[in-house]
Amino acid sequence: MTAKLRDVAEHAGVSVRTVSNVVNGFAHVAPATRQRVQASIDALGYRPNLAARTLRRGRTGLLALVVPEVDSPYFADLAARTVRAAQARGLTVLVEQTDGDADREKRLLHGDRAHLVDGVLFSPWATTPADLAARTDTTPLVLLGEHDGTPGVDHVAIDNVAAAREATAHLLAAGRTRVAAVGVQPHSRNATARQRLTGYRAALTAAGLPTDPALEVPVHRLHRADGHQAMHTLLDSPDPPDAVFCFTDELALGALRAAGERGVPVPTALALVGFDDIEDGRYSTPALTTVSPDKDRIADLALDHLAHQASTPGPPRSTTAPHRLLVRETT
Amino acid sequence: MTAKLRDVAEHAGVSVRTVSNVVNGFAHVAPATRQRVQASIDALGYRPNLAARTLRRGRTGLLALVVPEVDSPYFADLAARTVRAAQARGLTVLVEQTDGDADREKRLLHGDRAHLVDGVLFSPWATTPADLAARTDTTPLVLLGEHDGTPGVDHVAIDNVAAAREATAHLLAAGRTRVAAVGVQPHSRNATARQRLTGYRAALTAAGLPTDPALEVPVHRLHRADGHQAMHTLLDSPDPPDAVFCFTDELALGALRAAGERGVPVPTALALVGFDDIEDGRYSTPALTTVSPDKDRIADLALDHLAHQASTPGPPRSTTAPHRLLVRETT
DNA sequence: CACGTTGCATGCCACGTTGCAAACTGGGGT
DNA sequence: ACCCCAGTTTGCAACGTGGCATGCAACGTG
Repeated sequence: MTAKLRDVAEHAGVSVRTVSNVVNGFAHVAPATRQRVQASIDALGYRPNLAARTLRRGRTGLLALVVPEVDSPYFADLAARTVRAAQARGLTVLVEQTDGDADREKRLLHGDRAHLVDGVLFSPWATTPADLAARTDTTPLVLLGEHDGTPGVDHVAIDNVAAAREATAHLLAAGRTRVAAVGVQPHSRNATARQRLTGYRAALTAAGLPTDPALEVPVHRLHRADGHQAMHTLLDSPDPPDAVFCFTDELALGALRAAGERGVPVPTALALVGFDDIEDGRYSTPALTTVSPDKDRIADLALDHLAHQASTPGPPRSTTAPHRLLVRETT
Repeated sequence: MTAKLRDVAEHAGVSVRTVSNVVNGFAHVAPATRQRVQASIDALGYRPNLAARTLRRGRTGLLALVVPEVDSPYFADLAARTVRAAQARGLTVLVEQTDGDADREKRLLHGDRAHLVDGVLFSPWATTPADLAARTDTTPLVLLGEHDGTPGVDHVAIDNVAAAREATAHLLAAGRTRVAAVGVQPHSRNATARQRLTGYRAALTAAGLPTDPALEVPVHRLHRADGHQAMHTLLDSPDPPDAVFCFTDELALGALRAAGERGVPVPTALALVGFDDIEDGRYSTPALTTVSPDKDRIADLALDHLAHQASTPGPPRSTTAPHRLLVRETT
């Protein structure tokens, strides 16, 4: 058993309470006492028992960040930034991975980690507005990423519709006429994909072009392999596109690889835009044009929301983080 | 305040202890009682207070995974696999990020999270054997990745020297004669880089080739930007290499991009081998030849070690996970 | 019918910490 | 000599849970 407050108190010849005061840096402790207690702490290698402290204080200093997958570059990046932002506020982040599993999401949403974390940053994949409405757990919650019809839940996201519209418009402005969209998720509740599709269509419509179902390619997940396969499918079609808007950079990188395999030169014969601004896209050949969400801002805003919920009860708030189009070599 | 055991007990008209028995699935509870209590639990939305439970039980079910950076693809991948492996064992992983900061590593090593986690999986960057020797915290610890001179600490890694030798030998076997190594870390304590350098040199020596300091390129970190810059430096040199062994895939992808910028065809004029087998390398053009460590095995072995430490006291153990060379298009 | 057994339910306590309020100390003013 | 006050230190209680030991009732057995 490791040393506890009482052991330190006995060793230093003071009360338990005084040791606690020293540990917590309270003001009114005589310098001599403080020094003596500190010496005992060091001698015994005392470490506060965080479980006991939490039980007493009612707060843990822990946040959960719930994402579909930690190894997807976008979420890895977001996680890293969130961890850093939280560190700056003296908080620790518990990264939780759902693998897009609806049950696991539901369990986490409904308080599987209740009392273990002070707040939850939730990046939903399969969660529906109904799931959210049915939530009874009182742990502060902030939704990351788009989710339509959010009922009474705090929420931070970029404007996906606008971003997708800009990306598509960028392709159209370069004179492309057959612009495909890769990343449609027909059987998924995922709202992000739906919103990006909306923006894509809006851009086409604004340019006076028809939407063509053959150019809206569904995928299972949003990974490189899916983009790779989707691009091969598109290139196999009788009337292949001259530009592709991919809903994630990973899809785009898979598509880029597929174009290379088929000898289709990018960006001349085929222009490509991704979404997320992951680092791989900066070093691919050619480098990927992409929509860059301000991830630092997203992380920071999300933490703001949590802090605000903890201190000030009030109606749920929604915040939009900025994004911008980074034009690189694929367009 | 959310419901606690006592509230449920009053609601169901039973004792606190009986509710606890129901919550924990104890055997001797009458079906009728169990049902009634369960109904009260649902009605009140009771969630066990994990802090109190931890305090009482002495275990948290949490593990810490300490890595330099979550957003580096290798560590993101490892983290994802570790989280899944832990989930399968009913454990939760707390991902901790040090940014390679020696102080933060030291603090975590010395029990900053004591009592909050049952064990620590530690992937050191700046930690020295002396730091490890000075450790007083008693939380079970497993070192991930190579670390030389580990004194009395459990340890899981691949054979970096052998892997680096194989990678280099592969380049030499293809007839390359000027093989550079990118990823040397002269001012760092990092043991992994050192071991890969050792393997690289061993392969050269075994092939009867001299080691050339001009071909051993130091880098600051192991990212794409570093590999990119290192490759440009190499190509600027009077006698550029015809092959490069990069100590990580990220370095290799940066180098690949640089080669492309300079119009150096890969693999004809320049062969390239990376290390880590991250997903980007499978979809780059050309696809990256790399050393693939068995990350699932690493995660699993590490958890085995922790479980073993918790149950059976004994001398520290070292385990080596397998790796293999994946030959793709850059060689 | 008494007794042991089994199945079920309960009370008490401690896990290690901190909030609260009270208690002590010594120095300076009256 | 007394009191007061600011500066220190302390004891007590409680946070919510689970281990332990035991109470209690009903049942089956000799």
